[in-house]
Amino acid sequence: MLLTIDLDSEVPIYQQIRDRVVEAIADGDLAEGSALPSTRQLAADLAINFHTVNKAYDLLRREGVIRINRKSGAVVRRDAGSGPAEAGFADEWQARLRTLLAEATVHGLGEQEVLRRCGEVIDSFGARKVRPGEVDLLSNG
Amino acid sequence: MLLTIDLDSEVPIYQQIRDRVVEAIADGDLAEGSALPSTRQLAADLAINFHTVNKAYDLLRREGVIRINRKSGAVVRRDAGSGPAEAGFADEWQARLRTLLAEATVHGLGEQEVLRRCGEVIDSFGARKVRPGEVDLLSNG
DNA sequence: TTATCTGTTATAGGTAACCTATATCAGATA
DNA sequence: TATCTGATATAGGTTACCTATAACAGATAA
Repeated sequence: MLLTIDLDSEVPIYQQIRDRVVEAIADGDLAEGSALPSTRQLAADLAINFHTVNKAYDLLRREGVIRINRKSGAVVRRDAGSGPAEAGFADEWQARLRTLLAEATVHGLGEQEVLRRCGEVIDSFGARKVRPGEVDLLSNG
Repeated sequence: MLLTIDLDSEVPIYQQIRDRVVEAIADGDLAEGSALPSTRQLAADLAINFHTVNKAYDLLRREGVIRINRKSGAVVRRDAGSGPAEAGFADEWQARLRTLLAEATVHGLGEQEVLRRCGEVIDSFGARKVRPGEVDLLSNG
């Protein structure tokens, strides 16, 4: 399963779903234009209420990551990052980055080590990693 | 004032205090061994309840960032990053980094741009930036 | 000693977040 | 027709978050 959640996590379920979808897009596992499962279907697979999935999808829509139509359902936007609220995104994002990197520094990770891990994560993006025969919950079909 | 919070933010107040303290340590504005304001004092300065500050300090203590004694109050640990829960810190931290960097990628920031901002943030750490005469809420005194 | 500040703990209450449970409606589809 | 879908409404329960008040004990200064 390409999308897993942790019911015991302190992170809200809808936030976990949102994070996994964003990561899947960055990884290339979710191509632009591809459809996400229906809210009821994904809720059934995750054994949660469909309103929780609906909240996650609505968050992704408000962030400009996906489009939601009654016909085609939830679809990854082809021009994600071009929404109206994207103007000041970089600044707000870098503020959160600053907090996260500060945390690593305080916990003893050297600046070089931190930068190395940043590069490692970035390099991991863009490559499709679904093995042949693996069930892909997030793809069409 | 070196520590400001936004009461209208969706980020909990205690989380904002925690974030600002961590950033101040990374910036070098809060040296190891220096004391934080008392919970009641900081609460009064921020015009919030002292229990909220107490929650922020307790979070920093559980994260191994500060020590709290009845005598010296809250003090920045000299060996922050050496706590018992620091073993698996790097992995958990990188997972959060992955989510954050994926978000930037999805919103159109190129991989080079993302890496450049990571370096920019890291380079900003370590330099003391308190101007002469500036009131420093987080220092001794 | 007295007064004050500190950290610590306890209790209580209000608002909001989060998740679930049902139900209904209408458009699309097999 | 039957089914799936997105969208919306209501309701209830649990927990997070913040505030308010009180009390206790250790440390410190007048």
